Amino acid sequence: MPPGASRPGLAQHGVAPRSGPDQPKAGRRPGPSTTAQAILTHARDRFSRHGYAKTSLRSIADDAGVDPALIAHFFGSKRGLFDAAIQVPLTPELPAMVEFQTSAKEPVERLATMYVKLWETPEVAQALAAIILEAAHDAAAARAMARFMYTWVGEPLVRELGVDHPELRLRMVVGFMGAIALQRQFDADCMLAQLGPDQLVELMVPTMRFILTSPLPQGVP
Amino acid sequence: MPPGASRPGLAQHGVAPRSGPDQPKAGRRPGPSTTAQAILTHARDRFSRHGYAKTSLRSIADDAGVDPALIAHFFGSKRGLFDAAIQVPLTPELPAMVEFQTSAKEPVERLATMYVKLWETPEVAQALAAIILEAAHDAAAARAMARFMYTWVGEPLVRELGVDHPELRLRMVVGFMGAIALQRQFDADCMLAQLGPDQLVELMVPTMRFILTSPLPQGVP
DNA sequence: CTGGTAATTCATCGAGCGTTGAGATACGCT
DNA sequence: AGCGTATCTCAACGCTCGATGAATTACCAG
Repeated sequence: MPPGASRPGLAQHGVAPRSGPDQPKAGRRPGPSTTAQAILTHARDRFSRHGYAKTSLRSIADDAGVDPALIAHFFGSKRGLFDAAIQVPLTPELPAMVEFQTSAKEPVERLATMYVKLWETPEVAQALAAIILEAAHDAAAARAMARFMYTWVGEPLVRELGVDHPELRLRMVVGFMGAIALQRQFDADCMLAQLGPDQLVELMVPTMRFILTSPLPQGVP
Repeated sequence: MPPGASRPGLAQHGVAPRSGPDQPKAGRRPGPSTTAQAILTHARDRFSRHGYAKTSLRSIADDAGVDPALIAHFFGSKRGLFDAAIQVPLTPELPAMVEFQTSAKEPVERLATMYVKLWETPEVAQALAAIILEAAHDAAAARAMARFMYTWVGEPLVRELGVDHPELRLRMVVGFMGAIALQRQFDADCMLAQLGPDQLVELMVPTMRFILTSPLPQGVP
């Protein structure tokens, strides 16, 4: 990207006009510092679109309009920045979790609603996408994510539904949900991405219910 | 992985004992050369497990027991090697495609059988995994893969089934199938991976049929 | 036997990476 | 006003990567 050109569709965090004839000087900038937040925002954007390995700290720093050394100063290392960038979901996750526990809806619809709502928040969606992208080529991360899904989502749901073959059903339904979310995230032009949240829930619930409750063939152990 | 342990399921291509006290000399080795094949094999392994960016040509060359410069000599560049490594599927794909066209089975079961059979061949599975991994962070590749799926798999199937909302249904069913295959590929210990091909087909078919044929909610356009 | 071609290693280049330390500037407390 | 601290730029290090070109050895057709 040519210097000075601004990539479209991205928050203008911290890339303050830097106007006037004065070229960038060293030292602290005037006014309150939003730099750490700006770095986090652009890091999430890069990590979620290109993955960890293909994203350079220099590109993030360029996006945020700061020096690469600031990343080390705020987050210690590239890994530290990644960890901070994907730590976001846990905060907005809580309201959805609360609703998941207290809502009066039928269990499967509750799960679908919570899930779609999670992906509705852009930062959370980017963080989840980055996590999945990384889990895709790191076996340990993948196993950890699977265990998380099983413990936090599957265990209560399956227990409430009381079905057989919980792990098999859970892996199928989680795969189905993840595939839909990823297609919406990475192919914004596809038909799935043009559905609203409510339509999406309506579309997903029947299949999820089928996967979770329909009788399995005899062959499976 | 502990050193000295041999990773399972990998051909011992080209990493010939290189026995004797003679250290590696320059110049052509005696006997017929299997080096290009060895490089391809180990490239598929690395690319499918760690993705394109995280895989270095030096690591592939080490696995194959050759000098990194040989990769440039045989395949031109890293991209050339990747392209060659994922070009494999098209050859073994043909028998499955033929069976797909001529088998007397019901359409959905035919699709599932063909798909599972594709992933049964290790090289094809690695190539497909590498493609999907790369498509995950390259929007152009993802779009191309989606179009491929739609043209080669979805179009005939949907036409034969004659259902409404073909793109929506196709994206859901392809996502479902992909999610199952990827979980089998990347988490060999999970329950899905311990199912045999026939059991897997039996498990997948009902959900696939449900996705492809069950009536959709009114809301969707 | 001989000459050309293919296969292989080696040494090395330039670029980009993450990271570091030093110095400059602004902020906030007393 | 002044001092400590937080923020920020700059220059540069060491490393790894993909790629290149020359030198060396084996194969093969005549």
